[in-house]
Amino acid sequence: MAISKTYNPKEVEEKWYTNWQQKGFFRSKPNPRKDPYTVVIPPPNVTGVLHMGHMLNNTIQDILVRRARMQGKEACWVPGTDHASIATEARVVAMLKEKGISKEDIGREEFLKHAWDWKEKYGGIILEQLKKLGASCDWERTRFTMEPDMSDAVIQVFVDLFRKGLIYRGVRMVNWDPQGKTALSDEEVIHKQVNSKLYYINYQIAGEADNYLTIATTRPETILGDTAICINPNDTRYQHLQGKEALVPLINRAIPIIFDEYVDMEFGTGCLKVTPAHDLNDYELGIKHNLPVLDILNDDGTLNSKAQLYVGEDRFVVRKKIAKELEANGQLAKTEDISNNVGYSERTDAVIEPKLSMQWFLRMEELRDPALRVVNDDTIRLHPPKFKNMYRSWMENIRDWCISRQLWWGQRIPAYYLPDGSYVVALNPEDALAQAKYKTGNPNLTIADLRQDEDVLDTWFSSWLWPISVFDGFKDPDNPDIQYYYPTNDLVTAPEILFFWVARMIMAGLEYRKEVPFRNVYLTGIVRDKLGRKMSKSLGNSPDALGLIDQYGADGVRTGMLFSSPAGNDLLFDEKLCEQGRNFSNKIWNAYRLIKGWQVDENITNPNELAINWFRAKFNVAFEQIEDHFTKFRISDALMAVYKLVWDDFCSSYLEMIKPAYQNPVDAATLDATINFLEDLLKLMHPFMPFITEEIWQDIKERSDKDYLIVAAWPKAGVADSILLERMDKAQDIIAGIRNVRNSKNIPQTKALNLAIKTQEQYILTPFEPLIQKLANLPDISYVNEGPEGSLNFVIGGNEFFIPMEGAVDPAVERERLQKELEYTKGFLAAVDKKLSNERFVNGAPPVVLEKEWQKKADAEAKIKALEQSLTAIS
RNA sequence: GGGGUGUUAGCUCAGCUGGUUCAGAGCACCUGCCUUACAAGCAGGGGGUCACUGGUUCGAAUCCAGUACGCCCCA
Repeated sequence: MAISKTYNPKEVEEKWYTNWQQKGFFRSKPNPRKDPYTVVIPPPNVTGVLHMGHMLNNTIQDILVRRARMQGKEACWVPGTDHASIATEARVVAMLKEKGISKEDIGREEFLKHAWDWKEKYGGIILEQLKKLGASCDWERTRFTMEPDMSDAVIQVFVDLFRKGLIYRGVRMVNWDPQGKTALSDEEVIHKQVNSKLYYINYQIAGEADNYLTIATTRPETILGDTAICINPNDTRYQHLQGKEALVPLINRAIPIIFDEYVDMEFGTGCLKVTPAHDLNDYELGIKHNLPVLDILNDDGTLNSKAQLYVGEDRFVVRKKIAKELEANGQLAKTEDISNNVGYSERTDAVIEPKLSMQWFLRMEELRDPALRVVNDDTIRLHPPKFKNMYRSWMENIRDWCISRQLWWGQRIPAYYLPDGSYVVALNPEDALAQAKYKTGNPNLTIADLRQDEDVLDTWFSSWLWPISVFDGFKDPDNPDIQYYYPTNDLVTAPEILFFWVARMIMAGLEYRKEVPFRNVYLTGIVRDKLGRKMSKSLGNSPDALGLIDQYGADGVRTGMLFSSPAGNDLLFDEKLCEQGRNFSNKIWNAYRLIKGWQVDENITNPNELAINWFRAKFNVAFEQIEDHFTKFRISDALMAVYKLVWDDFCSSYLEMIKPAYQNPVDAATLDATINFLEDLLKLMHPFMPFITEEIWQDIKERSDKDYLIVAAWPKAGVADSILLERMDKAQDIIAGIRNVRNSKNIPQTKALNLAIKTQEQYILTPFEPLIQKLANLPDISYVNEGPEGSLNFVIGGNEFFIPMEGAVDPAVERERLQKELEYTKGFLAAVDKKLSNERFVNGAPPVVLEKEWQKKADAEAKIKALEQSLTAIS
């Protein structure tokens, strides 16, 4: 039967994925006879489409889950998405805008209907894409952070934390996104270094027409909100301004000149304009000096009436206009180009406006302490461990979490305002009413008298509950699922969200389950292009994920992503890596074709015992390494070990050793052993390359209904015959030596050669003769005491190898080569001798090291002797 | 500015508690091969003062200090 010469992923991927699903292999139920192995997916945005980061992240999760499943654990990978309040809302607003509808026109209820429609239509795309990658999630457990049960959990937690006194409402400086018209958490602000202008502006001193001071600012439009000028009291230049006032240019409003050491004398002119409403530091300074707060901006970034000028115009338009007007007035001293840090909204890319507003906050200190402890004491391990420091420093400097967002898409804050302006916090309007009646003593209040807070909660306020809420641990804290699956085992995510997701999950887990949510956190790197640039839509340097799968096969892409992906290091992605992955698939496929094509002859006795024993030993050694890599979360190294075992040891060495001559049959024992090896290799490869391995597994022999590779038992460790491994290394060196001679003299492999060996260890080499003869094409091997005349030779260890070759040897060249090698070896020996004659070394070094040095010496001496004899023979 | 972290072959990276797994892997490169599993392949090969400077030690890529450069986080 003919099998295609190249592996064709398209034909098999869909088939096996459907098959696995139908057989229920991805499903998980609590099973007391098995250990659970649980992973919760970092829920991708409901607005997202599969990108390289997802592919890397989910491939790693799938590898861990598939391996655990094969190890006989009850593997459960819970998928889902989060509602991404700001991103989704922006998406829906834009969609409505195209239809000429504004969100304010249709109101909250109607808007949310549109949002849900949008979610139903597009929200599942990314999960479908994960299936193409081979992700073995338990899809029946798919959750969404805004589905009713998950939302109930969020509200329940909010109310609980409020009652514990950890949630409060207050006016604070927040990061305001004037485009999304919402507050953002610090983590949602991206700071970029940009080129700006520093404007030097003159403020007249009140009552002194000829005197003025000069301030420097990057934001001239905010001068309209100034409420003071501040100077360092140590600044000798400005002592004469004590107790005076300055006039804000253009509007001539008088503001005090104050003194505070906060001001950096070196920056600008040493005079700082203070605008408490529009700068965090100024705000704090304002509190200290009791300054009024003058907020001159509307929520959309335009100026309001308090600014007096340019009312209704955008802040950036005003910046240009005011600079011009100041210049015309002679109050713009100069401008300078500078580079400074500006915050941008992660979602809308609008420049963030520090803005004072009434928000809800979660107090962090009490929650922080235990969450810091469990990472410090390694109850939770971060991989790689370098992130422990980062985690610690962030946690130690944590600030209260602004959890309210001025949006509609999300869980609405369960605070209800009473007619008198006070509020109650409750699970539902009925509870709120009861509380309100009690609080006011007014039994006539109705629900209509209560007004629920307009804002929703930060999306992370849902996601931090994820490992608990996906198992309904809030709704039903003792249910069998949460009891069995929680704490989960491993979490795979990006370092970027170590703080605002991972850390908070730890806090929530400890607060609500009294147990950590996971044991290991594996932090992947960022996928960059091969120039090291972060992949982004605007750069257009992100390859189409599904296109890659289409081109190289899911297995090829999975391995491609991992080939160069050490834990926690960024991955410089190059499509060539996927090509390498595809080539590997093809290599496996062809090894299978070879084996599949063999006919068995029951009458032949097994000539390959040595090769079979050798590969078994090789497999056992590699298996141990691979397991070690896995326990250290070195997934990329584990893959590389599998790759080399399959390609180098199995294909290039073992199969070549046992391969019968063309169209000759193979003996039953060899075939049997080889198929067993192949099956074990398929098992090791399966987590990385699920599709091709299942295809071969199913094709290689008849399988029963339940006999799938995806649930086959993971190999077990076995002992490795180290003596055999060592001797085979020697044999392989000899083969390589002969091939090297062939290459350098241009002798094709098809031309048979003879080999004469001068050795003290014939007994070791004899068993390997058939292998060496086969692989190096040597009809005859003989043992000699003297090298034959006119032969090419090489030395391995203390053994000399001669290939008789009339006329092929140029004695002069040969002599030079031998002489060179002799000199090198003598130098080497000298170094060893020097070490051994050093008394302090002999006394100080451990016996094992000494032993090795003596061995080195012996080997070198033997080699020198052999080389010298060869030289004499030549001349 | 504060903290973290790194610098090993052309590229991406291993290299644990100092000592033949100490200078390695994969890719790339060079040479020769369409040898009946695979040219998406086979065989062979050449590449590195382990950033720099000192120190500790019998012995340093490995430990310590400083310098240079890079990245990350925070301000």
